[in-house]
Amino acid sequence: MFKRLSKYINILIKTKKTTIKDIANVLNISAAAVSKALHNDSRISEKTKIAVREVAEKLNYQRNHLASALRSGKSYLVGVIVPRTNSSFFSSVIQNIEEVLNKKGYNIIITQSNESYKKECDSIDTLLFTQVDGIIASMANETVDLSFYEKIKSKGIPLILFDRGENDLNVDYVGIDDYASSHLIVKHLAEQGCKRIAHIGGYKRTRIFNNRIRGYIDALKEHNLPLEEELLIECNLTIEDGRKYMLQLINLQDKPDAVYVAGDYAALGALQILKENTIKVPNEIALVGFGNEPFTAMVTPTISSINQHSEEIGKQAAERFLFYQNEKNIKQNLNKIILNAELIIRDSSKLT
Amino acid sequence: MFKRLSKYINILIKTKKTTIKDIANVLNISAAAVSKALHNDSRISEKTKIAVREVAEKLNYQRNHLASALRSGKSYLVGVIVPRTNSSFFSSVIQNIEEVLNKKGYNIIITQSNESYKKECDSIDTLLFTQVDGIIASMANETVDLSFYEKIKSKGIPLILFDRGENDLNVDYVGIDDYASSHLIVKHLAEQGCKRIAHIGGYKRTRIFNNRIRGYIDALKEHNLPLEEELLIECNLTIEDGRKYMLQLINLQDKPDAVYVAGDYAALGALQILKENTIKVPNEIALVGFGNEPFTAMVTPTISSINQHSEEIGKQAAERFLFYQNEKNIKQNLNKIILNAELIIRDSSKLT
DNA sequence: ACAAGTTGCTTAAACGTTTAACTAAATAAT
DNA sequence: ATTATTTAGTTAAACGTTTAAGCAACTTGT
Repeated sequence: MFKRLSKYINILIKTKKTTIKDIANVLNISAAAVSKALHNDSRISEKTKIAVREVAEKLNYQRNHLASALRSGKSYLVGVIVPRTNSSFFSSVIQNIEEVLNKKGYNIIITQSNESYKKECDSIDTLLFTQVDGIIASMANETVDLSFYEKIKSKGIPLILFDRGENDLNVDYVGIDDYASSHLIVKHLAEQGCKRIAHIGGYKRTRIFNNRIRGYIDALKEHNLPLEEELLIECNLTIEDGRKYMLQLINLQDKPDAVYVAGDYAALGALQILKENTIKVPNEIALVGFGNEPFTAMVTPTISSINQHSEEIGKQAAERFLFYQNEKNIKQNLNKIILNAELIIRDSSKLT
Repeated sequence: MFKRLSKYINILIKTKKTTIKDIANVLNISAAAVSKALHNDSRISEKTKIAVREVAEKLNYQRNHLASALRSGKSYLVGVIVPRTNSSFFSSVIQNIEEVLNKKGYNIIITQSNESYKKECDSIDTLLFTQVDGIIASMANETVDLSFYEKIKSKGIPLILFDRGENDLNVDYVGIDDYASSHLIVKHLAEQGCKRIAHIGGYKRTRIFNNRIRGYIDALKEHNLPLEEELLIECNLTIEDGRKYMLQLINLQDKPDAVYVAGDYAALGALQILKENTIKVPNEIALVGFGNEPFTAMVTPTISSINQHSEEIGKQAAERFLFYQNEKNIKQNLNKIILNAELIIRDSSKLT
């Protein structure tokens, strides 16, 4: 065996990669036996398994992922679609998905939709083309037509949604309790003595923003606070939107004494306007954001915000995917995993 | 042909995916002919090509990426390794790499090293295991041992480095002119009348930080400003480092009147300390960061910073990779593409 | 002692595509 | 008219792995 091995090591220097055939040749057994040995098949003796592993190690064998994926119909690749990666929330979700999946031998392919429906469709196409074993996605704001997502389902691979999901797709979803988060915020502001709480929110057509608005409305009622139409605004939650609508709010005859903004970027824009107009935060107007972006702790004053538990969302989404890998036929249903969110209270809402 | 086609469409409903064999059967030609037709081979008649394309469309054919990759030895996947994705610089570089490569039929697999050498090695292993056609990477701060990167080269696939590179690897590199950037900053500060310019930089062992330090030193000379040892600091450039070393600087007997910080996060920490100590920025101490992270335009005062041209870096890195795809044998040399950086002047260094 | 079961492999086909080598027919060149 | 060239394909092997089916050679049970 040693002669054979050293002979192969010499050949190896010239040739590119070691295959199971090379190992089989060294040990004078069949390639099939090697494959089984490496998969710890019960029909291979312990002695052979040890020998195979040893030679594989010596020859620096690496399984050809393409060949095994082709044969077994599994690529061990998972597609991840996010609106963008340069947000700490998505970046952290991705990192945790990767961590869980890598442990099980899966790799992830990340694509960014940039909040564009068209780019999202392209992403889905390329992921399907790459034969991913499943897709974990957070939908673009723009997306209303679900046909491309239906395409994923029709391919028979699992689809897991997180943060931005849609009930109509009837698949797994992982996210935080947006409705309860609004309650947390309103309760906190009410406890600080605020009476006129405004809400700069997202559009109702997006499920999560609808829930935040419902939560806001119901929580006002619970605390016996009036719901004023002029204090409830829907927008895209960009920095510019935050500026625009905060300006609108401070120009009201009857100003709010607190503003709950459904996104941190818009909250930042709102804060800029407040500072530019030398309105004291939080004493004149208190401010709360959503998402716990790192900059909320960096600006002056620091902005209170909701921590969305990105780590847990990433982990749970990955676990849901893995669940289906053990199932024979993938029959997905609407299955929501709702995590409790946490309100991080900072200077912008700590009344003195 | 129509009978054959409709028959196949019926079968399609039951079966999973269309293959070139299915197309071949419909048209009564060989699978090889179909393959060639789809690759626009000159030995196939125009008539056949059109027919093949038509049937492929009808049967909703999608090429099996695994099979073609296995056979042709190309996976059309490119690995991208970054220290992290939640920085606007890396996120934008990635987006531009993706844009260029998608157009040529490549997909990218993104992995994050989290600035950890160990995670970086794992990333390299999984990418090689996935049989990527090449790797585009920005090295972790920690990385000193280059053996894992040598492993990429030894596999015969191209390695392109950006931002954080190493001359010793003798591969392509795309980045900005760090040396000149320091000149831009020092010149700007000198023009504002600053006389004692400090530098909170990265560690000299990392090439880019070494260049920034060299640029700082040489630019001081050019403007006839003294180089004081106590004003030149090396660190990891985290927010905490920024705080720590700015505190050290303002406690000097002879305080600086300007601080050039080689990273935006550290610059932010530095700004926090200045504000906490009610030191007027920029009039008492002017501040310049590096990287043009979005928050530099969000904080008060806004922080001057260097725009690293992430779009261009991403595009050029992708182009370098594509260059090698047309070459027979990949023989890489040290080939640096150095882009001009741009100084964005904001409030933190605009003296009045 | 002999059927039945177990162990430890081997053989061969399959996954879907690409490609080198070949061929038959049509066309052009001498 | 004969040979050379071009055209438009075909055939078959290959990429590296997995896996169903098969088959000796043992071990058990009765």
